[in-house]
Amino acid sequence: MIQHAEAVRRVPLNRDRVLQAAVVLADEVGLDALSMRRLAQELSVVPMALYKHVANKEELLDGMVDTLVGEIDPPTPDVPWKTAVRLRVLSARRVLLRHPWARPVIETRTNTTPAVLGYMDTFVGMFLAGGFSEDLTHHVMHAMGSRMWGFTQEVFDDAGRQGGNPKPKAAPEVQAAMAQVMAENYPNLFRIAVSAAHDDESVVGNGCDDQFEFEFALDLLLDGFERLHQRNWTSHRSEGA
Amino acid sequence: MIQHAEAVRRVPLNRDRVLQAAVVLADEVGLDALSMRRLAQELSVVPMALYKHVANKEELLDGMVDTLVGEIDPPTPDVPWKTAVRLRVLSARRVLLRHPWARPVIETRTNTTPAVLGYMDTFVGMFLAGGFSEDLTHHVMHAMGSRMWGFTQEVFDDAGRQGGNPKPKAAPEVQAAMAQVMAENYPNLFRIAVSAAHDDESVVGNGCDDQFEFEFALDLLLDGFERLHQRNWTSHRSEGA
DNA sequence: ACCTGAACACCGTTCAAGT
DNA sequence: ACCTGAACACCGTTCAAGT
Repeated sequence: MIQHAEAVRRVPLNRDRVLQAAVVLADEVGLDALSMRRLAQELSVVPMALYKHVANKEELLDGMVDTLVGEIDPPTPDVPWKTAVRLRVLSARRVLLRHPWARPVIETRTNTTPAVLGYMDTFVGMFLAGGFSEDLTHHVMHAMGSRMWGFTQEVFDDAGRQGGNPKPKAAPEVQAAMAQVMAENYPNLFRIAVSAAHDDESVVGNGCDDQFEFEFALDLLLDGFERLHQRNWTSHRSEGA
Repeated sequence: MIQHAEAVRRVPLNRDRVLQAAVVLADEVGLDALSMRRLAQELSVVPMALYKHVANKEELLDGMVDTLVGEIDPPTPDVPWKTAVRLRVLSARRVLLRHPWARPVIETRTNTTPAVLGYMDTFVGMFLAGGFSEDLTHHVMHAMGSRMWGFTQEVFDDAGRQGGNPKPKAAPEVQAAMAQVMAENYPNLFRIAVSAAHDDESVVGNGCDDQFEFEFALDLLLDGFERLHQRNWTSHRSEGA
């Protein structure tokens, strides 16, 4: 009897099962609640058992990012570089929006795994295939930054929040008071808030369309890259200083 | 005697002293080592004493960011918007480079303090003073993102590392082996690495000039903003969808 | 080979008590 | 009013032991 029960639950807990469980758990309970202890519990195992498959928590997080990379579409063949880059970035973005824990985890990675290097490599490949010089491609990749992953460090929005609780909206009279305070103390912010909200409900809450803003900046950069490419831009690192 | 000794050490520990000490401690020992307990110890006080001046650790971090904001230069008067924005961003960047803990802390802030709102407000003001529409200014601020703070989420570099340990560079034969592996597995990354390193020592280590890359992307965006402004660009939020 | 138990050295924070 | 002591409910990780 005991033998049988053990056989049932002892699906032998390989690295993949650990990573898979970690992703599911993080999706469900959020990053803060993802501890080695809690993950072990979810797998009906003592915390220490995890350390046979993952060196430490950092490596667990590295592995979780690797599974994300696998969800991003490969480059679309036979389209211009700009389309290819755009499609791939937006694919990455969809993946990221499905896994809210991913942004902070990617931001804090300090090791670059082979899977991540592979992703970067195909990303670089899209520019090179489009005829970009190595030099321009290099700087372009830097300018892409985390946009390569489908996100940017947003300064206004609350997308970074933990639990998915949307902004609790205040009572109308409180909103009016807030608008008053804002107009007095932050006149410039007030101007753009009013302007942005003119077909929106609330003046003070952020009625921003994150997807629009993301694509706005992305396209601004892509257009800039295109212009530099057409001009055969080069950094002058080998000349001056 | 006891009375006197108490009087000496009991500089009464107000909010400012707590924040100041926190900044100094974070500068010295890094963000990970900044705990409420350690901070209390530094102030010769029991951990709980801090909670009379700061609601919790989040509020401590908020306060630390506020002190940073105070170190950023105000907008330079009587210069074109582009110059003003550029100078201010680079001032913010210098502040950030002095306080390596600031980037991750800013990234995780979820409350916007009055000091931060004030900073944003004067930032917005530079565009409005330059004749930008509220609409364009709004999207431009989003596109700036964390560049407003003088940083971007860098994907290549190791600036995000904790203690300031610079990359340990490998022995020449190891480097050669790494280059071999890289050329085989990541041919595109290899191409730009070789290109970037042609007057640099190492092919595999990143010989990237962070400041150059930061300004490259910043200027690309500023040029893009300028072009949109000259064209009287508008988002078409009120028309279509 | 793979998993476990007990322990170590930490966290942030609460609560009731001291002066 | 301001600070303290002791405790609670957690962490990640090590080490020696079990099967």
